[in-house]
Amino acid sequence: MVDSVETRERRPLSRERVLRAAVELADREGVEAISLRRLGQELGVEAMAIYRHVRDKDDIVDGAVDAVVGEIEVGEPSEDWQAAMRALAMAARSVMLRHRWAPAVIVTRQNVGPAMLGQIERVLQILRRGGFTIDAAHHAVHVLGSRILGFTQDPFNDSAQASGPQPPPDEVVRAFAPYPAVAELAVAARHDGALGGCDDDFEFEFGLDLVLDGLDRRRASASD
Amino acid sequence: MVDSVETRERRPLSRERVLRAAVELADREGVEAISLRRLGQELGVEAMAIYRHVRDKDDIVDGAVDAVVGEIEVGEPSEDWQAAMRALAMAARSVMLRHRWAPAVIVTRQNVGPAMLGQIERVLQILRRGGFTIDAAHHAVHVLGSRILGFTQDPFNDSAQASGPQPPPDEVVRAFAPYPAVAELAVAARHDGALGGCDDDFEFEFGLDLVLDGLDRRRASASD
DNA sequence: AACATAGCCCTACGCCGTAAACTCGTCAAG
DNA sequence: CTTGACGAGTTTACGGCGTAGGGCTATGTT
Repeated sequence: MVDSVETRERRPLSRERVLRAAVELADREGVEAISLRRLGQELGVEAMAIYRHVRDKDDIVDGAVDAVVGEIEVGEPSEDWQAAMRALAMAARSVMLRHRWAPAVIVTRQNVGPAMLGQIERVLQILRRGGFTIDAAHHAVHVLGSRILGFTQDPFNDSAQASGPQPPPDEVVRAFAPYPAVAELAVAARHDGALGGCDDDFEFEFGLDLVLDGLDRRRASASD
Repeated sequence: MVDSVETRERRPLSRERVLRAAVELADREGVEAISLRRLGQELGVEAMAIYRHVRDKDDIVDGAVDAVVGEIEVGEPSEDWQAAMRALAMAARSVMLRHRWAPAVIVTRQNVGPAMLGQIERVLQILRRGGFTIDAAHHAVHVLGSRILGFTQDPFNDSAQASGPQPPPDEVVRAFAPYPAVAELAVAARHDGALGGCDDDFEFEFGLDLVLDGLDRRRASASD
C-alpha cells in the first residue's frame, strides 16, 4: 500500500528548514509576518511543532539574520586591503538588498551568530594583512560594521557591559577558537579600556572625526 | 459638593501627555513595553481612551521617536562647520544615550517627523554655510545621518521609490516650507538621479570610499 | 429645556508566544 | 510477539496584543 500524502510529502522538520522558511517569509512579507503559527502554516505543520527545533521566536529571528549574513559570498580576498574591503562591502550590500528587512533587524539585536562572527573574522584578517594595528583594526571594524557592512554591534558587549566576573583570557580564546583574529582582538581589548571592553565614547568620536575629515576633503566636489 | 477623585485628578489626556508617557515607559522598560493597555494604565485611563488623541500605535511610536529627536539641543551653531557638526553630533549622542531604545527604532521606521526634519534642516544649513555644494551636502547628510546622528532614512524615499506621478516642484517646496535648506535639496535632487530621488548606490559607495580613505589615513595609528 | 459634543469606558474579535499534556509511529530489548 | 521508551507533531489553554464598534456621562450651546 502506498504512503499516505501526509507521510510522503512531510520531510521531517529541522532548524535549517525553519530558518529558510523564515527568511523567505520575511523576504515576501516583512519581518513582522514571521510568527510561529504562520511559519507552521508555511511548513505544513502546527505551530508548536517548530519548538522541537528552535528555542523560541527570538532564536528564529536571530537564526534567520545569521543565515542572511551567511549568504555573503567570500572569494579569496585581494592583496590590496582597500580592494578586498570594497569587494566584501559590495557583496554584503547586494545580499542586504535581497533581504531588505535584515539590516534593521540586525541593528535591533545584539546577538552575534556564527556567520556574523565569520564575517568579522574576515574583515579583521583583511585589515591586519593590510598593515593595521590591532587597535586600528578594532576601530575600523566599528566604523565599517554599523554603516557599511550592516552588521556588528560589537561582540564583546556582554563582557564589557556586565563588568561582573570576567572569564579568564584562555576561555575567551577557546570560545573564539575558529576565529583567530577575533580572539586576538578580544584578548587585546581586555588590556586597556577601564571595563575591559570597547570604549564606546572613543569609538563614536573616532568614527565621527573620520567622517568629518573625509567630508571636508570632498566639500567642494560638485559632481553627483 | 466636592468633585469626585476621578474628576479632580484626571487632567485631560493629550497627544503630548501620551507621547511623554510612551518615552518614559520605553526608557524604563524598553520599546516592547509600549502597549496601549500598559500606556493607559500608566496614564490612569482605559486603553481605548488613548485613541482620541492618537491615530494608532505606530503613531505613538513615531511620535515618541520624534519627541526624542526634539530633545537634541541646538545652540547657535559655531562658524566652523566641523565644530558645529561635532557639537550637534555630540548633542545627538547624549540624547540617544538617555533613550537607548531610540536609535534602533529610528532605523526601523522611515517616517520623518517634524523634529527630525528640523535637525536635517540644521545639518544642511551648517554644511551649506561651510561651503558645501548642494550635492556635497546631500551626500554628507546621508553619511552623517545613519551612523553619526542616528536619524535619517532619507526623507525623499517616497518620491524616489514610487516613481509614479511626481508632485510638481512648487508643491514640494510648500510641503517643506519651514525647512528651506531641505526644500532646496528636495528640488535639486529631482534634477539628476534617473528617478528624481537619491541614487542609493551612489550614496553607498560615496560613504564606503569616504570611510576607506579615512581608515587608510589612520591605518598605522596605535593609540587607543 | 433640548441637544451636541468631547472624553472616556466596555465588549469583542482575531491575532500573538508559549507552557503543558496529549497522540502516535518507530524501534530496540525482552 | 510483546513491551516500553522515545521523538515528532498535535491539541488545548492562557494571558496579552491592536483595534473596531458602541455606549455612557459631563459639559457647553442654544
